Amino acid sequence: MNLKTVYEILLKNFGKQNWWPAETEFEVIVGAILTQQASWKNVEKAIKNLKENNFLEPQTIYSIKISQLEKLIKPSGFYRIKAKRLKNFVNFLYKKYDGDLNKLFSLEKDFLRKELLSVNGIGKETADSIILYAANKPTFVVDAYTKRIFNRLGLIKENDYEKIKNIFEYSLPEDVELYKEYHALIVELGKNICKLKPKCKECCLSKWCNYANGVNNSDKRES
DNA sequence: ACCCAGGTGGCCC
DNA sequence: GGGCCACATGGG
Repeated sequence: MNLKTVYEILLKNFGKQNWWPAETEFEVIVGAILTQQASWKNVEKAIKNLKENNFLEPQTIYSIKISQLEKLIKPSGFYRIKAKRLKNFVNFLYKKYDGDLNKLFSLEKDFLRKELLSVNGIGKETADSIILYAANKPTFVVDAYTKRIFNRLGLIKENDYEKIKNIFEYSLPEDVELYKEYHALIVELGKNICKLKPKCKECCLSKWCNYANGVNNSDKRES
C-alpha cells in the first residue's frame, strides 16, 4: 500500500473531481482565502455575492470599500479578517506585480510560494492551493484531512506540513493534474465518507482501511 | 445546545 | 519548535 495506490482507489471509487470549482484564476484565489476554516457551501454564497455585483476581479477588490467587502463575503465566516486578507492580496499584487496575475504566476514556483507566503493571511495551504489550482504549477496541497487520514491509515507519521508535502511529492510523479485530483479526492473522502471524529474512528476508518486494502471492494456498483 | 468546516497569525514559553 | 487562542457564519 503506497500513496499512488491510495490515489487509484480513491479515483476509482469517487470518480474525477475536476477541481478547482471556479471560472477564473482570481476566483480560485478568492475562494482559497474564503474557504479557510469554512464550509464550501458558505464560500459559494460569498462568491455569488461578489460575482453578482461584478466585484470578482483584482481591480474591483482593490477599489472596494472594506466595509462593503465585509458585507458581501459575510456568509463565509470570519468575514472581517478575510476581507482584510483579500485586500492584503490585491494590495500586494498591485504593489509588486502591476495588478497582473500573469506577471505573478510567471515567477519560478519556489519564489512564487515565498511571495505568496509573505502576504498576511496566506498560509501554506492557501499558497499551495493558489500555486496548484490557479498558477497550474505542481505543488502538493496538504490540509487537515490529509494529515488525519494518512496518519490513521499508518502511511505517514509526520505532522509537519512541509514534511507531509515532501512525502507526497517524493512518492508521486510531478504532475499538476495528478496533484489537483489527489487533493480533491482527499477532501471528498474527508467530507463524505469519514467524519473523522474520535468516536467515528472505529466504524468509518476501519471500513475504509479494509476498502483501501481491497478486502471489501465488491459493494460498489456505481460507474 | 452543542460540534464542525477545504486555516492563519499573534502571543507565549 | 510547539501549544493555545481569536476569528464568525450556517448546517447537522
